[in-house]
Amino acid sequence: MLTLTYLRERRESVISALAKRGLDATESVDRVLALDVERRVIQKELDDTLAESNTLSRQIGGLMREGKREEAEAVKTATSGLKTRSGELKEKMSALENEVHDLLSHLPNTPNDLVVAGNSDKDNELIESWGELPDLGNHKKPHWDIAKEKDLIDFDLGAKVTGAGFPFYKGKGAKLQRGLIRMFLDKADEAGYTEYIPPLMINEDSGFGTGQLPDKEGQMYHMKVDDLYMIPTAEVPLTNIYRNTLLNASDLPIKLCGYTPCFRREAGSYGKDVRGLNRLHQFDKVEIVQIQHPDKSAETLESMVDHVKGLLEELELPYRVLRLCAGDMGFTAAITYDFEVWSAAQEMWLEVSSVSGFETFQANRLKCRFKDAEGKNQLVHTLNGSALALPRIVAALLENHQDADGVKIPQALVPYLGFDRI
RNA sequence: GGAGGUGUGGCAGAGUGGUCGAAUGCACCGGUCUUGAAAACCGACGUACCGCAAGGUACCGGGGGUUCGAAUCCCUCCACCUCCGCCA
Repeated sequence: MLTLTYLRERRESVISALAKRGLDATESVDRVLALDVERRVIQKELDDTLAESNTLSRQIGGLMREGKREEAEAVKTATSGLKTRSGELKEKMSALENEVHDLLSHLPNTPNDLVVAGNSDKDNELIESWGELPDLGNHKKPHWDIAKEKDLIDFDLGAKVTGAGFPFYKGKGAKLQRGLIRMFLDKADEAGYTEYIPPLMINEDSGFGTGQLPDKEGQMYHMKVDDLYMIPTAEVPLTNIYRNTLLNASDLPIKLCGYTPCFRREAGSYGKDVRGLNRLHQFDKVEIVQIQHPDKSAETLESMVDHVKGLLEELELPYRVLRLCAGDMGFTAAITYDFEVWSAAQEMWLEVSSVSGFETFQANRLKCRFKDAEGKNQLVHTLNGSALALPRIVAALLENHQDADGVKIPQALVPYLGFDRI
């Protein structure tokens, strides 16, 4: 959520930054600013009314102590008008505050200066490519065929027990999942991230904190009986650890990681996008999160991007890095680098990681601040990235490393599996 | 799930209707003293909003209520503790 102060001071630049997303925010922004002016007028009046009322109350207290009951009663009657007045003003205040909050919480983050304008993935910038696209010759099976032949993943069984998009992993397929998770966690650990095993359900406040609510309400599974949401990513519980906290500058950076299953309703998806492992309702992911000093957030983003590159290179998967254009970024992001790996049989790029900087957007929702060098409280910057999401990695591993009679496991992964071929 | 209890500033802990945003101790920060440190002493020491400022307002788990006035009384929700029940 953008801060009111920022909006007040930088009206033009907020509007032009949001225009890069293809959003004309002029009306909302001006409405917020107008309501804010109104709010301050009301607040002044309310504060004055309450101040007067407090003064009279103290007088009554004094008179009561001195036993001057009648005088006290007289002052009491004088306060009744103030009371109704402050009641009205309070109501107006909270109505104004609610409307401002509502408008603000529906405005997406302003894109970073590095981010280009654009409406769709066509406008994303290719930043870097790594690895050679494999020539599979006549062994070119899509991963769902390999998974079936080798009995690694059972989609039908998942559909029977739960529904489409909830596969079972079996035998070497299950071991592959476990091995990848361990490898990713070990790498995060080596890079200084503290591992957490977070809750898989979160409450409404947490959903708001990282920006899933109210914007992406329909994307999460909602347990209505207990009013809890299944996490769509470990980002939510991990980042919300620091909701409503005041940190010291020396606490920064805070580096967290965690493996969790992730749950997404993916309403409206269809066709080849959801074939096999391409898009699931439940999938496994290792997430890295950093809470950082604003001055260091750019270099931190770089380091997180480098971390993900390292993982993909160890897995010997050709990838490319895209800097998303403003219109393709998520609601909360100021800047996002997407990683895509080549799926050699499907002959398409699959998104396997998204590394984002949120600047103060989440921090403002979370109320996560730190005491800066001057002792003033300042919002932190939050960043996160997938390192990595499993299903599409598995898809690419199976497809890219296949040969005549199976799949070769990349060297770096062998110690985690105990076998080098599937 | 049932019964009872607790929830105050970074921590500990007073305060049970009226100058209480809140005693006191510890911690932290600044200073005096010291070659340096410790001790001792002095001072500062929550957050948010409004205001150029002086200052004002709100906040004692969250929300609501009673009252001229609430940390203090009432309702409700949440968290934690104890006992009972159930259970991986």
